This record gives sequence, structure tokens and C-alpha cells, in this order.
Amino acid sequence: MAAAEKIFAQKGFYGATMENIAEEAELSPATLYLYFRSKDELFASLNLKMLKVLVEKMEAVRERKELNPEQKIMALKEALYDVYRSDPLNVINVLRFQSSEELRNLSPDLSSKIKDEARKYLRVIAGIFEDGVSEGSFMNGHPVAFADIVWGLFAGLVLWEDTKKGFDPTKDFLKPTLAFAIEIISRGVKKH
Amino acid sequence: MAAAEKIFAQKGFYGATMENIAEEAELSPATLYLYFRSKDELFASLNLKMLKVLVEKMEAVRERKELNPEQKIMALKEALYDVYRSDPLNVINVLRFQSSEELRNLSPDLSSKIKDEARKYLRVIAGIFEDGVSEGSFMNGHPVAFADIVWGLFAGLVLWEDTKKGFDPTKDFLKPTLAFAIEIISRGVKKH
Amino acid sequence: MAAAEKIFAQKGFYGATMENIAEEAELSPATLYLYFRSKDELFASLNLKMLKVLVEKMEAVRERKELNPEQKIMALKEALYDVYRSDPLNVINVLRFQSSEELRNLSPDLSSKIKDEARKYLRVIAGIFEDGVSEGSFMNGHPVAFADIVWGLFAGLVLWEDTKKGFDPTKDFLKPTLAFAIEIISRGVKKH
Amino acid sequence: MAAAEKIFAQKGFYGATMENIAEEAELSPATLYLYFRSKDELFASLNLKMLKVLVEKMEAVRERKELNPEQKIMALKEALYDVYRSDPLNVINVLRFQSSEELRNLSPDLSSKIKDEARKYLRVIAGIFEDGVSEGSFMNGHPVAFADIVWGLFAGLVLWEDTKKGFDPTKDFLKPTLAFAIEIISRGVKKH
DNA sequence: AATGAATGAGCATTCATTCAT
DNA sequence: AATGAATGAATGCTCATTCAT
Repeated sequence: MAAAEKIFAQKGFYGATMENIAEEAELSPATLYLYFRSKDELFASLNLKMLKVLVEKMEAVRERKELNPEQKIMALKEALYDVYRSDPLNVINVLRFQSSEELRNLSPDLSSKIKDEARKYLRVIAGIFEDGVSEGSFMNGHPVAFADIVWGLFAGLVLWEDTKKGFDPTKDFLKPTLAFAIEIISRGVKKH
Repeated sequence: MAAAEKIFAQKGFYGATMENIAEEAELSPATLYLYFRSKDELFASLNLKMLKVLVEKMEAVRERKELNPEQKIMALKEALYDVYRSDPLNVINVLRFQSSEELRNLSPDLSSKIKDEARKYLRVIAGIFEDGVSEGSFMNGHPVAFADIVWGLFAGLVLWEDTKKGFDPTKDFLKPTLAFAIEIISRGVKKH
Repeated sequence: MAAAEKIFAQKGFYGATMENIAEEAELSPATLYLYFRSKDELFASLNLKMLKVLVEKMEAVRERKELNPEQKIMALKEALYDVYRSDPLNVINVLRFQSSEELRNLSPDLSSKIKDEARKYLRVIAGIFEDGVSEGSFMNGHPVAFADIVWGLFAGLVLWEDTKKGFDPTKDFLKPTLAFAIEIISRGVKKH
Repeated sequence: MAAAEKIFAQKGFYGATMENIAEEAELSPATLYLYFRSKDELFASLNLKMLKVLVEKMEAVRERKELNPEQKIMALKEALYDVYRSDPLNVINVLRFQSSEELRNLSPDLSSKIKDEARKYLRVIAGIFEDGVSEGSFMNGHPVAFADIVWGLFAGLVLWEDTKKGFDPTKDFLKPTLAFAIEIISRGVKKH
């Protein structure tokens, strides 16, 4: 998986070949198939791994009793950015192929694990929002929609900043832009 | 281009073959190459077309003198959603491949046209934000960052809702979620 | 097709690769796929070609008005052996893979053409037998069963003699054995 | 061997993998190689087993002193059909690969055992024919050729009926067709 | 006696792209 | 303006077989 991570990060999903990955792993291509049924599943396993890290970080945020909902939303920013920074290229890959048709024929097992994980992080974000609503400090709104917004924003910004880096590789504004975005959102949901 | 639009929408970028497109266009594959240097450029032309429509809609929003900056931000929501609704599958494709490695070797001409267009719509959004700031009704912040946020949010939500549709095809919450998102943002940038 | 014939004859269906065949044909493997959808279909086309030759020869026998049914059965022997001798290795291949599972996913078109041809030669043999029965010179019996017997005998002998050649390559008794077989059959169906 | 029989019958020689067979046998693939040098040899062992059953049945026919040569030929029919019915799919496989190139590199030991067995059943059939000739009730002819004919007919009909079942799976005419064939042959060899 | 782990060698098939006509 | 015919270059995946343990 480490080899796959490296190769996918370098070449993208379609650019990477099983042979590349095998070479990196100092194995033969056939051996890869002992552990992963297909290229798709190998890739999806990376996806799952990232999701797990993400969920973990987010749940940690939720548990921090000393923070109020608003502060928790601000803290999410760090959690999201940490995940990105831990392996930017793979996060980009994962986000890009999140919804790819090609990834639809995963084994039911892997597929449901990914769905579970996705549900979990949505629940965390939705939960924080709900807390704010019941506390009376947040405006009303559908908690799941809020979760979708935070997640979509993160994915969209990561991808978009990457695109912009394609135009001008010296610039990387993800961190401040993400911070600004979360600030706006955090202000936006507050009642006044 | 109409044929390509149809086929890319049906099968995605990698799923579509030049032969498929040629067939749809009732031409031979070779003929496609008289008009487009490569598959990537054909795809990018679609991309450009969509961007132009988007920019047009956004500039129209900017020009509506009767609206104040806050109202303009709310109006962007419609512009963005309209573009999506005009050809959802292709918008998804375009957004997904926005930053794809494969699209890095476009002809300089096409590449710079796309960059121009992208710059334009960012400038529109940034412009609206700036107006609000100078008017004194919006908080301070970097206008381009704001534009990135709006765009990233749009792209991220479109892609993410598409992913969720993969899990449960009956649900399509893009419209209300986008509306909620813009509302939050619009509230978030206001001074109070 | 000539190249395929040669290669299949040399190496058998599984032993032959599309690359071998392409090389023999002085084409690239990809070009083969312009004319045949798959290796199976290429092979089946050869099959069809042989069947057509066979049917032609058999229909010629049937039309020879100067022969009575018994003499026609004797004449079949020549027709069958001629087909074999025209390309022994391919006849063997065709007979061996006649019923192979792998050949079940042919295009409906090719598949039905083959069935048609098969029906034709069965009808010829059955027809000869029927003539003998209605003339009163042959015993009673199901004409199609008779056709199956003649065909099965031919295929079985060709394959079996080939097997024996595997044990001792110097011997080739197909011709006399086939002659003997047809003689027995011809005597066996006659009333006395 | 039981596992192999089952798997080969289900999937054919090429369709079956050593792993399939190992799984069915609740062993690891490697273990199979403790008992059989190769897939070919495993398959050939099944072949040999079937031949032995066949030879046994045929020798039993030959020994039945109460039958005259003509009746013995009729009795062969039952012997052959019994063997088929005991495991149709495997008989088909064995007959199909009887002469396969792939089976040429068996160990000398196995190879010669198979040849011995083949020789035995040919000798039985030839013997019955010879008895009829010396008794004066059969026409003259080469006894081995006669044996080849009976065997080829059996193999050819089994394979051909299987092919026809591929076209129309509801029909299975092997038994009556085989009976008719043996009747013709038995009548055909008699002097009158 | 058994096998977990590994792989060498292959192979059918695909497809963007070319170019003589 | 158009294309028929061709292909170079891949590539995911398979499977019989091996061998240290």
C-alpha cells in the first residue's frame, strides 16, 4: 500500500500501472493480486485508509468538551488540513476519483466499508452543527446538508487549489483559503 | 462537439473513445483530428464552452445594478445551478478533470483561453465581494480567496452530491444544499 | 485467415497467439481485430469456411443422378476424405473444438451461420438415406440419426487416427479405415 | 482425483485451474504437486481411470461365452454407453483432449500406461471381430481397423451429440443414435 | 505431509493517433 | 473535406508452478 500510495501520487490513477506499483514494492505484479482483487480495489483501499484517518481526527474534535460548537467548527479546519498535509497528492487523487464510475465495481465488502466511513464523518460534522442548533447559538438548517457543505468545500478547495497550482506551481494558498472559508461558514451559521 | 458532449456525458472521459464520438457525429475518427489535435483538446474545448456560459451568466449577475452585493451573492447561486442543470453530466466531467494531469499538455492557445476564462469568473466573484467590502457591508478578506471559496464550494458540492447519488441514486440534494451553502456564506461575509 | 489457418494448424487453438497470427499475416495484432472481434471468432471463421467446402462437396454427391443411394454413400467417403486431405491439421482443430465451451460466445451472426451450415450437411446425408428408404433398398431408421452417425464416425476417426499418430507418427490409416467404415455402414443399411 | 473430476467436468480442461481443484479438495495448490507432476498429468490420470473402467467392461463382454460375436458387438453398445453415463462431462473432456498437443509431454510412465490400456480395448474389439471372421459369420477385414471404427464412432458420436446439445440443450439423442449405429455396424459386418 | 507466499511468462484486447489516398 | 486501413504501445490480469519452511 505504501508503494501504491507513492506511485498513485506521482502518476495519478490512470497514469499508474500495476507494474509500476509492483516494481516500487519490489514484488511481481502477480503478487499484488494476492492482496487486492484489482487495481480499483487497491486504490480504494488507500481511499479507505485516508477516510479512517480523517474520521479519527474529526471524532477527536467532536470529543473536545472544552470547545463550544463554534470553536469546534474552527477546529475542523485544522483536522481537514492535517489530513491534506499528511499526503497531499493522495488526498487529491482520492478526492478526484471519489465519484468515478470506474470505482463502482468494488467488492461489496470494501464498498460498504467506505460508505460506513463516509457516513461517520458526515455524522460528526452534522453532530457538531446539531449541538449548536439545540444550544440556540446556530441558525436552523438541515445538519446533513451542513456536513455536505463542509465536506464539499474541503474537497472543492483542495482540487481547485491544485488546479491553480497547475497554472502557477509556485502558489499554494490552500491553508489560508481554507481558514477563510471556515471562518465565513462559522460566522454564517451563528445567530446574532 | 455536440457528439462529444453527448458521449462524454454518457461514458465519462476515459470511458468515451474517439471512435464512439466519431460514430455519434457520423464521421470517421480521422476526421475528428482535422478539428481537434487530440482527445484532450476536444474535451478541453467542451470545458471552455461551459466556462464561457458560466462567465456570461456571472457577468450578467454583476451588472444587475439593482442588486446590492449581498443580493448578488445570492443570485450567483442561480447562475451556478443553471449551468449545472443545463448539462449535469458534462459539468461533472469538467469539474472532475479540471485538474487532471492528462489535461496539462493542451496547446498553449487553448490552455490560455481556459485560463483567461477562469480568471474572468474569479474576477467577477471577487469583484462582487470587493464591492461589498468597499461599501462597508462585508467583512475584510482577500477577494480572490473569496472567489476560490465560492468556486470550490460549487465544484465540491456538485462532485460530492454525485458521489452520494452513486450510493443512493434516488437522492439529489444539490439544489437545496447549494442554496443553504450560499446562504451561510452570504451571512458569513456580512458585517453586523 | 490463411495466416490463422497455418498458425492454428501448427500450434492448436490454445497454443496459437494473436501475435503469432499477426506476425504470420505481416500485420499488427490490432489489425486482426478490425476483421475479427476476437480470437474465438477468427477461429470460428475458419470453422465456417471448412464447413462450407464440406457442404459443397456433399451436395455435389447428392446431385449425381447416375448414382443410387448406396453408391452415394460410398461417394461420401471421398468427399469427407478430400476435405480432410485439403488441410488435415485444421480439420483436426475444427473437429476438436467443435463443441468447446469457449466457442459458445460467438456473435449471433457467425453462430447462426455455422448452425445453418451444419444443418445443411446433415440434411444432405439424411436425404441420401431417405432416398434409399423410400426406394425400398435401405432398412428403416431415423434419417437424422443416420446423418449423425456418418458425421460422428468421420470426426471420431479423424481424431482417433490423429491420437494414434501421436503414439506412432509413421502410421496414417485414416483413408483405409474410413473406407472400411463406410463399406460396413453401406452394407449395414441395406435390406437383403 | 475426485475433486479434479468434479472441477474438470464443470469447467473443462482449460477452464479449470489448479487452484479450483485444490480448493475443492480442501488442499493447497502446492499439495497437488506432491501427487501429480503437472496439470496435464492430473488430467491424464483421470483419463487412465476411465480407460480402465472401459477396458474392464469390454473384457467382461468378451468373456461372455454364451454370446456369439454378433451378440457381443451389440453388447459393446451397453458397455460404451454405461461408461459415458457414469460421468458424461468427464468422458467428453477425455475424448476431446485425447489427442491434444498439450498432453504429449506426459511422463513416460503414465504415457505408456495409457497406451497399454488403449491397446487393450482395441484388442478386445478386434478380438471379437476376429472371432466372427474365423467362425465364418463376418466379412473379411482388418480387425484393428474395425476396432478403430467402433472406438472412433463412439468418441465421435459423444462429441457430436454434445455439440448439438450446445445448439439445443433439451435434446440428448446419444443413446438411440449409438444403438442405431451399432446395429448398422453389426449388420454391416455380417456375411449373408 | 503440507502450504503460504511468490512469480515468470504470457496474452487477449484496447485505443489514440497517423497518413496515403 | 474526409476516411479506410493500419498500428505502436500499452496494460490489467491469469495461472501453472516453485520452494523455503
